[in-house]
Amino acid sequence: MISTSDIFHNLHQQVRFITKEVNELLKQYHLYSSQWTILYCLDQFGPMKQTDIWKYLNVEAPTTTRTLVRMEKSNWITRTEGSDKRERIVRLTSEAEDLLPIIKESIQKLEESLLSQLSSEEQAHFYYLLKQIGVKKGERSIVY
Amino acid sequence: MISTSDIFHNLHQQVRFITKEVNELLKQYHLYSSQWTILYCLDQFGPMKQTDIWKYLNVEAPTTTRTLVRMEKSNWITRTEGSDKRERIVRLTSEAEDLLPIIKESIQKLEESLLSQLSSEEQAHFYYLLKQIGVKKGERSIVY
DNA sequence: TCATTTTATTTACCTGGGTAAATAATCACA
DNA sequence: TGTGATTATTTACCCAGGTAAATAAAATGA
Repeated sequence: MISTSDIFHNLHQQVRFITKEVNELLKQYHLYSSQWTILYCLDQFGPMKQTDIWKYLNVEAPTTTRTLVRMEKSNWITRTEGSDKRERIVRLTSEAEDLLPIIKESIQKLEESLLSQLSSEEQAHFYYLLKQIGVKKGERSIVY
Repeated sequence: MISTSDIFHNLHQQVRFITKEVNELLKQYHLYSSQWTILYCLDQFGPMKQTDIWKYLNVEAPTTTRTLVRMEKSNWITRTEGSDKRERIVRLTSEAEDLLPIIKESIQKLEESLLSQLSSEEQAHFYYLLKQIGVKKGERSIVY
């Protein structure tokens, strides 16, 4: 019988461990994990409004502002005014677009190596169980 | 087929969500999640050296120093010099000891509610799969 | 003994999560 | 049209993770 606090403690630990590994890998590109998350997002969806980004990533607006300011300084992205003058539209720089495939591949390899002990079925099951956490009694979470 | 980045993205999200919930609950005690982790630790093991704490929690020493300083200010713990004058021994205050059982119970209830969609077997399996992450090929992780 | 190395803790500074409140632009509608 | 509400972003300030380097005490060993 496993105690609930053991589960949450280990969940926390593993996430810290993973973040550390990702940051270690990204160091050579002078990037950090949450910056990478945003780059990945922009690669997937193309130019986005700041609001689109933080809503998609499920973080707060100020957190995203701060990270984007840093990324603009280090020339990963640009932020231009939208037709609605309140909005900022975020775009990858050409330098970012050039490096993206390389970084994407090395992150992919790292992630695969972190999951190498789990079969596809186990990964799917893990994903399913993970998604159930926080779902209230009576509700149902459907994983697509 | 689930992409590895989906798994890690959701892992990250869930941990943020859980931490937010715990912080929300702890707000009434003017406590924060990682302070609670330390209290829980001291409750389990009794007085500990700072080094024991950060090694057990698997975080860095400066992180622990900072949190302990805050907890000392808010009267959750004391730090006294050990016989080895480099060491600091951390103890719960009597106020902390009084409140601990109450807080422990409400955290326990929160954790159970977060896991309410998972049976004991699923929880155990989740724990097992979680532990496999980061384990290198060829190595083996044994869960006790 | 005393110089060197190791160990425990701290300081300074970085990223990245959060909240509350301030701007600034747009929208809604009387 | 113009006022009030809403929306997008920012600013200021928490907590919590990290690294690098400083300090101070203890351990080691020639």
